[in-house]
Amino acid sequence: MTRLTRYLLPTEREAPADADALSHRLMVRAGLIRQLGAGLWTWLPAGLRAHRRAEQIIREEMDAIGTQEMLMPVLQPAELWQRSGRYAIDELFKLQDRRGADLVLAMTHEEALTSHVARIVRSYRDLPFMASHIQTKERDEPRPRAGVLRTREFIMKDAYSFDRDRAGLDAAYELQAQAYDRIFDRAGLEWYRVESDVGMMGGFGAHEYMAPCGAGENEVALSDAGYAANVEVASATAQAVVGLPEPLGAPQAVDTPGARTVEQVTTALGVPAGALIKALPTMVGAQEQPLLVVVRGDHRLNEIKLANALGEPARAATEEEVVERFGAPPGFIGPVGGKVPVLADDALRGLSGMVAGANEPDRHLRGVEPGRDFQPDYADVRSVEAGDTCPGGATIRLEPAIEVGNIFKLGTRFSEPLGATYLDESGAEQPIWMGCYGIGPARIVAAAVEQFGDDAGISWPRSLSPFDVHLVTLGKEGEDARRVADEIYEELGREGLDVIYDDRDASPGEKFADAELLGCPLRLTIGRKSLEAGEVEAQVRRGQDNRALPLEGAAGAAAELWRALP
RNA sequence: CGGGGCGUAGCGUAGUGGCUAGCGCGCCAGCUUUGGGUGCUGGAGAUCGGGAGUUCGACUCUCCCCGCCCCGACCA
Repeated sequence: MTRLTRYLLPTEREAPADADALSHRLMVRAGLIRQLGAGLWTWLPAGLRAHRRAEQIIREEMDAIGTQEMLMPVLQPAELWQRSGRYAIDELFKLQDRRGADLVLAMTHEEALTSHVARIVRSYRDLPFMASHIQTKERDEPRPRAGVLRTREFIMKDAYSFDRDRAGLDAAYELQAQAYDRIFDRAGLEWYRVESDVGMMGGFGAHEYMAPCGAGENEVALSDAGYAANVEVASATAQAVVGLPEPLGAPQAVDTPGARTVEQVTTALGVPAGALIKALPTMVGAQEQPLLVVVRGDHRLNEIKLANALGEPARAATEEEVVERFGAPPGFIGPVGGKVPVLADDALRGLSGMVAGANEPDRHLRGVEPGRDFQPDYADVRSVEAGDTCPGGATIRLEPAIEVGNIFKLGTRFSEPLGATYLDESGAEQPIWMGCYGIGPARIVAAAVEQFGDDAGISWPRSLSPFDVHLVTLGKEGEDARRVADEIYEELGREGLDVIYDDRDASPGEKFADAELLGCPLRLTIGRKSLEAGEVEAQVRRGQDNRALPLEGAAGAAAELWRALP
């Protein structure tokens, strides 16, 4: 019997002063987690139960698509990471054993599993397969934050697929994506699968699963038409510029003394920010080639999209570089008659009457027309904004979100350096094609707290709640309300429900407040008042909706009610 | 890594170069109350983050260190 009088559930009336994020505040207050250090969290019994439920959903859905669960060590030889080329990553914890051998604490398990697979798989007959584990990850995060949303140690389900070719990888990826969809549905979250940047890892495609919530550290672009993308890669049609000046036959120089910023120029010339061509002097790639990137004055450059468009990283030019390589002081650089090639954002196509830097101090040009006055390459390199439209015509909105999972087509990124190959039908050695698939159960739990929490506390989805039913008795030892509650506890168990039983000798208000804080989907109350009426009071946490159940058969009725909850 | 902030009892906080560091919640005991954090009385609980220094005297001032939080950068 899980009695609150014997259960380690240290609820707090007030959140720690330094807690900011809703999930951080509520999870600490509800007695689910306690902090041990920066980014280091202990899961107390009730918190662990929620975590385990998230894990179990993941485990079942992985199993359903034939992903085989195993377990690999966190402590690993450095040599594997040196071979894969990831040893230099700052986030990787590095240490030595007593003999001075270099070891690492794994941040994921590509190296470990791929090195096993390299020794196990010989033939195309051994492929394909998928394997996963649920194991601790260690990352030396520069800035842990928001309770368990970003920590230095956390548990992750990481799965890996091994196929003989690109087509096999694509199929495995699709299978995993479907399993992921089911996992987040079952977890009861609002979630989106968004295209994501493949980042420095290269790869052949990637998606992130994003759960919108206030404490999210990513931003997703969403539309009612179903568009969903990380702002890092999102693409949309810009809103038209209101108040664009009339076109001119040719650019006209105007004096703009000291007007270096968009704001100063718009004020000086009385035009909207969208009428400006904002010049962003850029140095591209290892060769540091100068490139003038231009975007609309009211738009922001997206550095990730720029790097993707260029095929290599780029950075902003320093002031000295601007003067030396671009030929004018910062603030007066423009695409017309400049010294360097121009890359224009797609949103500048077809605009006229624009204002741009004149490439000489204290002067701008009016009536500039891309395509007529300068000949840029075009690319989509700006960040989308709320109010833009996506291809379906629906309006984009931006929401903060937490990444709860990601899936990634690795290709041969790890199989080649670690020698994971197979022999094909013709006896030729081929690299294995891999995919990796990660989910953080702690983030699922925290995202649920974020999405459904209210002033009173947590409001769990049925599938994640530490307990199914919070049973409150208002009777003391020896009273009827206590005896009946004891019986109903047993009956609820026979209905297959997990029950937390508040048998404390506390006031009703205190018990109700704690129940709402802990947030189990259904609360049952048994007190003298309800007993005299022949009833048990049921309260649905989501919406705090009260109703009375007949005492006779109350457990069965409660179970039925519970099964209908979200 | 850059910027900002904070460390006083389990949680939230007040405090002043000077006498036993105060309050609320929580905790313990007794009584009281019993359908929304009940009331009363009594009590326990603090190396004031650590070290060094200034001073007759430091929780308070100075320096160093440690820890934690937030913003940004970063982030498979």
